[in-house]
Amino acid sequence: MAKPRVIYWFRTDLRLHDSPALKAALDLEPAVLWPVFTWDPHYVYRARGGTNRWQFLLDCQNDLSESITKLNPNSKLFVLREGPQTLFPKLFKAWKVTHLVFEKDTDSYGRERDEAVAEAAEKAGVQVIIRSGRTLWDSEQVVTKHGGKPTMSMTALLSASKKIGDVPRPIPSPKQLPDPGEMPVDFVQHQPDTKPDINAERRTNNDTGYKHIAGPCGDFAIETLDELGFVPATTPHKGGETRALKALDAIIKDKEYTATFEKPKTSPAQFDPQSTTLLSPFLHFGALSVRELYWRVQDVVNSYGSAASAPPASLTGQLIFRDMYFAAQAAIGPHFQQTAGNGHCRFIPWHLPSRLDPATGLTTGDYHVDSEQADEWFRRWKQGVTGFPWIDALMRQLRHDGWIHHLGRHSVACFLTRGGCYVDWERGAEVFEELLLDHEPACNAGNWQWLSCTAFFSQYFRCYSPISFGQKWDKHGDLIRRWVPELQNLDAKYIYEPWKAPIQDQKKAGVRVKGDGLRDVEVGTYPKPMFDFNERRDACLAAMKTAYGVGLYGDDERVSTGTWREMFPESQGEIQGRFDSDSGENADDGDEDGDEDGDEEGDGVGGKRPRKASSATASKKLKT
DNA sequence: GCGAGAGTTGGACGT
DNA sequence: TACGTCCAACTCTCG
Repeated sequence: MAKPRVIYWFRTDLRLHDSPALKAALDLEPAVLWPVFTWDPHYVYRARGGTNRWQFLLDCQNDLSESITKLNPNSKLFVLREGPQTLFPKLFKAWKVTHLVFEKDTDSYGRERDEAVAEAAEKAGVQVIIRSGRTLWDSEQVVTKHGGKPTMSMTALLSASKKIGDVPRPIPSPKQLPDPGEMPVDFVQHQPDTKPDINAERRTNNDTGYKHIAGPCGDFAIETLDELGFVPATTPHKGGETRALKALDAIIKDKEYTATFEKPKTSPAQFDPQSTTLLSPFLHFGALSVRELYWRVQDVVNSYGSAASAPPASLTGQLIFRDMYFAAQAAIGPHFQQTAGNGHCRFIPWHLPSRLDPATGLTTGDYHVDSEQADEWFRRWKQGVTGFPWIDALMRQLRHDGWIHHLGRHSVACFLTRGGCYVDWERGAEVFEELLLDHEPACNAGNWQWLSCTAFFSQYFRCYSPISFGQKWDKHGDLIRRWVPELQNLDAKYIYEPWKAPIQDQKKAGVRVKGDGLRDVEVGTYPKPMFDFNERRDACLAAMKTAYGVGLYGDDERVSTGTWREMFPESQGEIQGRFDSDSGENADDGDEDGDEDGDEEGDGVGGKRPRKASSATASKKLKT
C-alpha cells in the first residue's frame, strides 16, 4: 500500500511540543506531510480581533514555521488564504491527500467548521484524524463524566476529571518531519464575503489578504498585518513557542515562586515585570501546551513539600479553572457566550442588551441603546476616560498592551456591570474579545458571568471599589502614573481621586480635572468622575437584590417574550429601559430628561422615569 | 429535606 | 504589616 500523504492542519495549536494530534500524524509514517494553516475569513471579518492579537498570532506562526524548517529545511508552515470549508475539497484532489489531521477545536464556530471539513474529507475519501489537545482533560469527556451537565464549579470539574484520571504527561517535540509534497494551486480561489466586517473600524489600510491563495509572492508565506490592512501593533508582548518555552523555563527555575504561587496575593498593579506568568496568550494560540505547563509546575510542587500552594489559588489551580470553563462551554454550546437561551446564566435587566438574531436566538454583535447615559458610561469605560484613574489606567493598559492582570480584569468588569454602570456583561466581553491577547471565548464568557454574578459566582455584595482596591496594592499609584500620564505628577494623596485635589494641587501637578473625556477634551485635563461611585454601588446592589429575588434565567420564556418586566417593580431605579426590538430605537427616549444633568436613574419601566432623590444629591456632590 | 460549611482573590475597621 | 471580624447574605456540596 502507498504511504500516506498527510495534511497537518495547524489552528490554535501553534507548537511542536506536546501535540497529540501531530504525534498521530507522524505515527502514520507519512510519505509527505504538509504543515498547513488556512487563513480563515471568519476570523478576519466575523470575529472581533484587535491588531495586537493578530500580531501575536503572526509571531506564533513565524516561530512555528522556523522550528519546522529547523527539523526539515524543505518544510515550513504553509499559509493558504481561503476558508477551509471551500479550500480543503480542492486541496484533497489537487495534492492527492490521503489523511487530514488536526487538534480538536472547542469553540462553536470551530466545531461547525470542522464538521463541514470532515464531511468533505469523507466525500473525497480522505481519512480524518482528530485529537484533543487544548485542555488538561478532553472537555467532552469531562461533560460525559459529569452526567452531561456543565461544570459550574471547581468541585464539579475536579470530581468529573477524577473519573477520567491524571492529566496526560506531555509528548516531546518530534525530532524530524517528512518533506512536503507538491503544492499545485491551479484551482479557482473562493473569494470571501468581506461584508459585514466586524473589524471594519480597525482596518484602516487596504485589505489585500485574499488576493492570492499562496500570498503575494506565491510562496505560502505567513501573512503580514499590512497585507490584512491592519495598523501596526502596540503590544510589547511577543508570541511564539520558542519564547513560551523559554518563559516557562525561567518561571520553573524559580522554585519558590512556582510552588508557592497564590493568585489572590499577586498584585494587579505590578508591571514591568508583572506579578503573574503572562503565559495565557501562549496557551490561547497553543504555542504552549497546557499539559506541559501543568506538569512542569506540578513536579516542582510535588518536590517542594507541604509549604506549596494548592488549587484554586495555585498555578495549577488557574489551569483547572480554564478547564472548568471549557467543559461548561462544551456542555452548554454556543449559548454559553450569552444570557439569552442560557439556562445557567441568571437574567439581569442590564442596560445595553445585545440584539438577537431572531432566526438563531444568538447575539448579533450589536446592542440596543436603552439608555444614552449607560451608553456614554460604556464608551468612557472602553476608552479609559471614566474619571476613575484606577479603571482608566487598566483600560488603557489593556488597549495598548493587550494584557492586564486577572484582578485588574475583575476590577474593570465589576465596575462595568454590577458594581457601577449596570451595563450588560456581554458588552464588556466584546471589548475583551477585541483587546485581549489571551482572549479565550470560554474563559472570557465564563469570567464575565462570574464577575457580573450571573453564573459561577453569586456574592454580588462583594464589590470592587475603583478607589480602595487599587490603593490596597499600589499606594503611590505607579500603575496610574504609567498609563494616565495626565496625572503623573499628582500627589499620591489624590491619585485615586483626582477630583478631590484642590485647584492649587491640580495646578502644581499640571492637570485640571475637567470635562467628560469624550467631548472637547482640552490638553492638560483629566475627566471628572462619571458618577458618584458610592451612589452607584448602592443602586446596583439594590437592583441585583431585586433581580436575584425575581430569579429568572436566560432560557426562561419570559426573558425572550419581554414579559419579565411584569416581575420587576415599576419603581426599580436600575433596570433596562424599553426599546423597540425591531428598529432598535430607544422607544422611551421621546421625553428625554434624565441625562443632561448626569442623573443616572433616568431609565424607568414602561416609559415612566422614576427618580431617586438621592441622585440629584449625587450629581451635586460631584460638582464640588 | 435540612443545616452547616465552603466558596479563586471585597471593604472597613480593629488588633 | 498581617490577620481577624463584621457587613448582610449568595449558591452549592456534603453529611
